[in-house]
Amino acid sequence: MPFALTEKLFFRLCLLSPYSSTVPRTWKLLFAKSFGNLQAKMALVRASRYFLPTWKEDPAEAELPSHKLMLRAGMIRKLAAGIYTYLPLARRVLHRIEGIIREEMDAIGGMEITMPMIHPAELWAETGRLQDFGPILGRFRDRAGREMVLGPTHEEVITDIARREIRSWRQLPLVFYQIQTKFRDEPRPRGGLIRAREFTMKDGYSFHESKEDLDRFYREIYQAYLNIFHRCGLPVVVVEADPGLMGGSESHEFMLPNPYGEDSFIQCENGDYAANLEGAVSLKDEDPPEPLLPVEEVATPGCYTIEAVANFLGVPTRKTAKAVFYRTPKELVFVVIRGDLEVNEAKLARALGTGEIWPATEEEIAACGAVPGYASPIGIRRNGVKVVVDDSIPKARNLVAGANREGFHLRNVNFPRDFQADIVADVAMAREGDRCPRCGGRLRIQRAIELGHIFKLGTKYSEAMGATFLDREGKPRPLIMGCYGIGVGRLLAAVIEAHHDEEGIIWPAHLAPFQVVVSVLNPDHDELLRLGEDLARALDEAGFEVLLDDRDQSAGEKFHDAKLWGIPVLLVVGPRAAKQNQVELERRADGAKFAVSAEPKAVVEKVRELLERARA
RNA sequence: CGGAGAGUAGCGCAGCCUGGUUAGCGCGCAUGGUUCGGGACCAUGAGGUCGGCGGUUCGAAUCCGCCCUCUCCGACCA
Repeated sequence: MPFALTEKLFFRLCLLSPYSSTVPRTWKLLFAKSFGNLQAKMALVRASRYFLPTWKEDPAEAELPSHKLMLRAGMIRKLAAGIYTYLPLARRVLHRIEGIIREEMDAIGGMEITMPMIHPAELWAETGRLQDFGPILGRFRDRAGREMVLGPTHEEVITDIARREIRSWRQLPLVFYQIQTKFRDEPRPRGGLIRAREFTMKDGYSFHESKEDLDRFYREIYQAYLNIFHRCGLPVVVVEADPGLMGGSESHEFMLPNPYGEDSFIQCENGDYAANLEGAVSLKDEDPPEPLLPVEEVATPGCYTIEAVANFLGVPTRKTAKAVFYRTPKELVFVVIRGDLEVNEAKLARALGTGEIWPATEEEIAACGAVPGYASPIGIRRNGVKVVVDDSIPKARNLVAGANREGFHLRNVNFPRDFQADIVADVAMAREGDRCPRCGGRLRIQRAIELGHIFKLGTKYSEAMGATFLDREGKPRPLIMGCYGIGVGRLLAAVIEAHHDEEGIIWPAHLAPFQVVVSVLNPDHDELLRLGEDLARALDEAGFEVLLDDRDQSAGEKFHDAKLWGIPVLLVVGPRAAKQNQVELERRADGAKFAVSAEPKAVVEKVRELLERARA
């Protein structure tokens, strides 16, 4: 579409986003000329003078296709684990991706800003996240000894701006975003740009006077995110997510299904439910009715696991009740769950209303009077121990549970006849093959790359940091916030994951670092080189970004590099076709070849046609 | 943090088990020449603290110990 814009529209586009990389350069020049300022030179990009360090072989350190290809194509280089340099080819694509993000963010009223990368630690202490983030936070002291952190995200910083500057409901809503480098000292970086420690992120923050206005904007940004990923050629799945450390109520993740993904989500075969595994819900069957039998103690020597007990007594694991102990900052938690299910710690933490939980130690378990391996919900000493019963338990009958005595279990335990709970909640991990809570369809677990995440934060940060405004009644109220992230480097890698073959990358035309590579097979033949330069210049003037491959290398190497780089159209200027006053065009996506007259007009025409079809 | 694997020239690897001249191979790189349409060929050449430190030994890339780094699986992950 940019190639078909009218000039008037273009000027508006330029004013809106002067750095947009999707605007053809010729029009930028026109724009510049009409204001009588800079005369940008249109120097051809010559491969012989450009930095394109390609590798013939797969690097040993990479596993994922995108990681291998980015290293081989000379896009990135590693400095340390999870820390990369973006070389020119990668930078060019990033400009385009960032351009798309800026257009979509600007279109919903976003204002681009840049916040500091270095934050005083005390700012993070205000919200408690200095603690919560723990070792993931990069920290150092400045020369005065003040504790500083490397920003892993920017809720605190933007909320600090908000509390200083936002006074009245009349100023709202406000939407800010930035595209910036973040640092998170992840315990395990992996997959190149898929999970890096230093990475580029688009993070956005919105401020609202009401929950309703946040809801309204949330729908807008949700759509903007879909636009961004669709324009990048990525079929994302939107997934209900757990807000986790960020806090807040509603949250969605934008996932690209991929076998190498760093994340997983669960999806109904009928497409009406998709959720991150952390928060996924599935149906739990009710046991067929059977009379409740009296509790009876049975000897189960050496049966410390559910499997052992079930085997020993000859019952299925789903006829047992499993005891699992956790510790929170406040208390010990005793979870009772059906024996065939696992506890989902994220769901448990939410049910408890606490940020952090971790498995209890044997000592802690023993301290409350429970016998590890034989712990029982019956007769557990209740002081200081919170009993959480998974909602699978009330639906089950006559379960086998621990007897709280070494070597013994109880048969026919029933809730609530035999024991009570402080909380009954769904704290079970959803499993592959479980049934969908919406339609009863089968659930499948899929690996995926998390590309974006949006949150309704509510007032978590504004309350903690005292960011208030005066509402329509003149009363001070905490700002209602949302935050919205996209992993830009990860997005770049994801595009390659979704668009490549054995020979290299296959960029969607509007993301490609160059749309055309003009390969002069014998650059030392003056005539051929001149023809290549003329055609490259003509393409450049027509608004395409052109790489002139004038390197003195064998034709085979140049063809292979062109495929590796994934440039959508290859224009071959060689002696064979030149004899008939022709050149050859080859489309990267399917290898289709076309002979064209070596006239600039004809070449530009054909290239334009090929690119139109190559759009994602 | 738990488990597994790896570190030898820019890249990919052999050598190590069974210690012994000057540490190899392929690719790449430099120079000269021949080539020139799907990763050419010939000749010459540069390039190595064998991850680091310590130990054993007459002698260590090779055996032992400690440490560092990287990769994969898991835990973790706005």
